[in-house]
Parts: sequence; structure tokens; C-alpha cells
Amino acid sequence: MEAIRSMSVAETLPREAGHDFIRDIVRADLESGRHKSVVTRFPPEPNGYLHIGHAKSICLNFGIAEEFGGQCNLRFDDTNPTKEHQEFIDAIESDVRWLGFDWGKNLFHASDYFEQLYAWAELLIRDGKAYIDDQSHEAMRLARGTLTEPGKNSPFRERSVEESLDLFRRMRAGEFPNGARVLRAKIDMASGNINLRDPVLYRILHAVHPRTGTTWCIYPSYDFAHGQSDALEGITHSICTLEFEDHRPLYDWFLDNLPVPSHPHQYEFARLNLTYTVLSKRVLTELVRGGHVSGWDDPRMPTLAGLRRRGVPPEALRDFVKRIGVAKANSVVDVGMFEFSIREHLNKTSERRMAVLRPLKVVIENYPEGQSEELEAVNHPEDPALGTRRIRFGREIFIERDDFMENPPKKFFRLSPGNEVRLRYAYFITCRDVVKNASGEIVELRCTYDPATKGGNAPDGRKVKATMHWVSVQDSVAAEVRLYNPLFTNPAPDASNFAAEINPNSLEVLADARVEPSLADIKAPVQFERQGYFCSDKDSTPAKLVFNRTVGLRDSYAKVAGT
RNA sequence: UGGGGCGUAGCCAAGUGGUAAGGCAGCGGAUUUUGAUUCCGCCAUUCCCUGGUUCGAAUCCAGGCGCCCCAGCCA
Repeated sequence: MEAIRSMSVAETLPREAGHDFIRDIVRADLESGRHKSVVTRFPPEPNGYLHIGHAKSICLNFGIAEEFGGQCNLRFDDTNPTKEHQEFIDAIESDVRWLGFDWGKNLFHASDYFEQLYAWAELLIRDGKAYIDDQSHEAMRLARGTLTEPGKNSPFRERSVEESLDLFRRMRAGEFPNGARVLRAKIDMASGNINLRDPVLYRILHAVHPRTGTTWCIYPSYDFAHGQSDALEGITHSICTLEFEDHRPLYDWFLDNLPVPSHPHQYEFARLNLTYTVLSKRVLTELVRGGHVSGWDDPRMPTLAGLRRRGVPPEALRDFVKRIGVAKANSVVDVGMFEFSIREHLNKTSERRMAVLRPLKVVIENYPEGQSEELEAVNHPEDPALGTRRIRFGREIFIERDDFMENPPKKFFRLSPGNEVRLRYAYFITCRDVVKNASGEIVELRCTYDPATKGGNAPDGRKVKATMHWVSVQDSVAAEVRLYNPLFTNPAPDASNFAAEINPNSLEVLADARVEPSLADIKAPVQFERQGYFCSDKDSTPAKLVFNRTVGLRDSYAKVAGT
């Protein structure tokens, strides 16, 4: 008894991250011998770009395959040519790779199986389990019933096998226009599950398919294609989102009624929702189409392409997905959790540089005119392996406007009249005078420095409460900084009226920022001293920065464009 | 009024009959040449509610309540 008890205690030890109910199922299936190895798949429809919600599915499917020594296929669910494009196929492939996953040779398309699916459809007709329905779209809708009332059988439901077969072949041959008739499964028009009320298997679509061109003019529905594609590929665990739970009986019906090579099982999990973020493909498509953003890879977009341009490392995305877990409860994850994963990764890996977004000129009166000197700065405060660099200090420097206050409140301990602070890697300076223009704006600060504090330490041991970043007037470069603020103002944007909620300040351009010259050459992510992170952009020389929350700009992202 | 799911802290989320993990956020405090990082400490007597079973219930049973999904020839 005691032994049993202590065993169960051991079993209740905290689970490692990445442990979830789907992994439990996979593990159990492997241990029981139900499956010898695991095969999953990531099945996007190429009708748009992948976003952070897809990252959850990608990490789940590829992650399970990796963990259990199995395989994960990339399969395009390309059964609706009216919405799908090659551009999306290409983007999806490169985004999955960028996220860090490799499908090897296991690249498939539902369209690879069109011929087989067609043959199976004919088989269903011959078995009396499917029929051609000539009803209009509207008539079919009315006959389907409602959520609470059963549907009515189609007048074409009992037509002969021969007639259905003939009609189906003529549908394939292109004899009928779009919408003229459909192939339906003969299941149960009175089912409480509306998906079972004689679902459509094939519809007529005279459209050019990105892969099969005009070979076909009838296309299988999602339901008729998905499970069979899984079976054909030997998928063991078909993982999808919650809204497909109602489709599972239909998924199984096809596999039970067709001579498929295997019988995969479908498991569902809750899709990702993020505060301040819209992950509706309809809305994202409209943001691009309507010109509200520069494209699918606009840094404000929640697409993988947008996140990449914004400087989010793929490792951070994977870490985030691991943190949020996999469950069946609908939930909305705070973007703060995503931002934490980004900061955590960038903090460990980013080199540091100094930059000034809104420059305020400082003249150090007791520093000799025409003189300058080189100082050494570390590239990372905790990782000496990242080395050091030389920066130049002189009589005139820029500091951040926000780092000075003429009348500082109690807890402000950066620069103010008479106050002494440290310039990082340089000297202690004290503000002596404030220069204003005719309209009373501060245009320059007159300071003095203590030559004995070179490097940032006072021989007499006196302390300062703030260390500020700075750039030299002479040796810094001008930069245009673009701040990417949140696209939406509402924590939960209303998808039906998203245009009204677009943040007018989602893109701010700061024209006269100044940065260290070396910043322009940096390709790897770089943190902006005291304020945030600079990250390299894959397709441009400029760097980007992601602010941390230190100065209240936690949601801002910026790009330094040129010199 | 049909069918399918889900309710554990401000937000995610473990837990499946033995006395509420972990993370994010927040709050204290230490260190700090980034108000960052790091480090320590605090943060659910209670798991949607009400009954019941049990020595013992977030876990089992009954009845409520709340939220999500489904009536595309979308996926």
C-alpha cells in the first residue's frame, strides 16, 4: 500500500514543458504497440500566409514527430482552387523552414490524390452510398434543416447508381457549369450533427488550380479529401483545431466505407488567440488587400513573415509555443507572454549598441575643443565571448531627450540641472546650463565632465544613480527609425469592424535618430542599450530594434533605415 | 428547443480519489556601468454553482449555470 502510494507521488511530479494531452496519447499508442512509429502532418491551405497561430500547429506536429522519432509531412490542402495561389505555397514552405522545421522528402498535396479520390467517389456511388444531387444551392440549404429541425431527403437521393455514375462522369468531363450539381454522401438527413446530413463530396469548379491547372473541373471537399489523404500517407495522429470536432464522425465514416490503406485518428486542440492580435485569415487578407499594411510581411502583421521582419527570432516563437501548452479550452493568451519569450532569447544573444532616437545635443564645456578619444565598450554585459568594440567620445554628444528633465520629479534620477550621471563607458557629467530657443524649447545642454572618471568609475568612490547611453555628434550616423506600434488599439479587435480599430500610430517614423556607426553593419540581433533590441532584417542592410519595457515602449519595434 | 466541446489565480496551464505544479503579469527586497538582466521572497484553504457518494473530492455521481463551435457547393 505504501509502495503504491509513493509511486503515485512520483508520477505526479511536475510535467516537463511541452507535455500535453496529445503527446500523452501518442506516447500511450507507442507503448501499447498500437503504432510502431508516429506520423503527423501539417496541412495548410495555400490561401494566405502562415501566422503565429499556425506556428502552434507546426510546432505541435513537427515537435511530436521529432520527440518520438517519427515523421511529419507538409501537406498542402489544396482542394479549393478559387482561393489558392503559388505565392502562398512558396511563402508557406519558406516560413516553415524559417521556423526551424524540415519535412525532408515528405512534401505532399491533396491534389496528388485527386485521381484516387475520384475513384473512391465512384466506388461510393456504386455502393449506393453517394448520389448526384441536382438541387439548387438554395434548395439544398433549405432542405438541410436547422440546428433544431431535421433536414429533408433530396428528391434525387434515390436515383439509380447508373444515373449518378453517368452524371458524375459527365461532371468530370466538364459538361456542366459551376453549381449545376454536386456529389453527396448518403448518410442521414436527420442527424443532430449537421455534417452528417448528406455532405457534399464534389462540386463543379471551372477554375485554374495552381498545381493541376485545368485538368480538373470538379474538386473534392475538405471532408472528402482530408481523412483519405491522411490514410494514404499513413498518418497515425491527425491533429487539428477544435472547430473540426464535429467533422470527426464524418472523417471516420469515409475511412470506414472506403478501402483505405490505414485508419488514422483525429485529435483536436484549441487554436491560439492573442490579445491585441487578429489571427483571422479573412481580416489579414483584407489588411493586405485594402492597403492598410505594406504586405503580408509588414512588421506589424502577426504572420511569420511579418514577425521575421520585425526581428523575432524563430527560437523565441518556438519557446512561446512550448510555454502556452496545448489544451482543449478556448483561451486568449496575453501578448506579454510572447514578448517575454522574445526578450528572453534576445537578451541572451543580442549584441548591445548605443543609439539615440530623439537627440538632444550636449556640449561638454571643459572637454578640449577639437579633441576626441576612443573608448572600449563590451558587446554583451554577460557574455565576454561576444567581444568589445571601440567607440569615439568627444566634446559634443547626443543623449536621448527623455533622459533630461529640467524640473525632475522625485523618482527621476537621470540628467537634470546640477545632477551628475554616468555616460556609459565614458565619464561622469554634470548638467550646468540649459539652452533654449526663442519659443522656450530646450535645444542644448551645457555640461562638465570629470576627467578622473574615465571608463565610468570615480576614484573617490562616489556613486551616480543613472548610467545613460549616448552617441558622439562627430562619430555617430543619422538614421531613420520606424516604430512599429501595435496595429490594433483594442485588446480583442472586432473582426467585423477591424478597420475602425486600426491604430493610427501603428507606424511612427523618427527621421533624425543617431546611432553608432557599427550598427549599420550588424546582421545578427542587437540590443539597443537601455531601450530595446536591434535585430537584423533578412533582406536589407538596416537593423531593427525591439524596445524593452524599460522606457514604456515595450510594444514598439523599429527599423533603422540607412545612414 | 438539436448536436459537439470547454469551465483550476489577472492571463496561459499541470493535476484523472490522498489534501492545488510551473510559466507570464503583479508586488516586496538584493546585486547592477542598460530604471535591463540576474538573484531571493510573496502571490488559489480552494478548482463555475448546488447537492450526493467517500475516512478523504478539482478529480466520482446527480442537477443547474456560463462560454465556444456547427445550418459553405470554405478549410
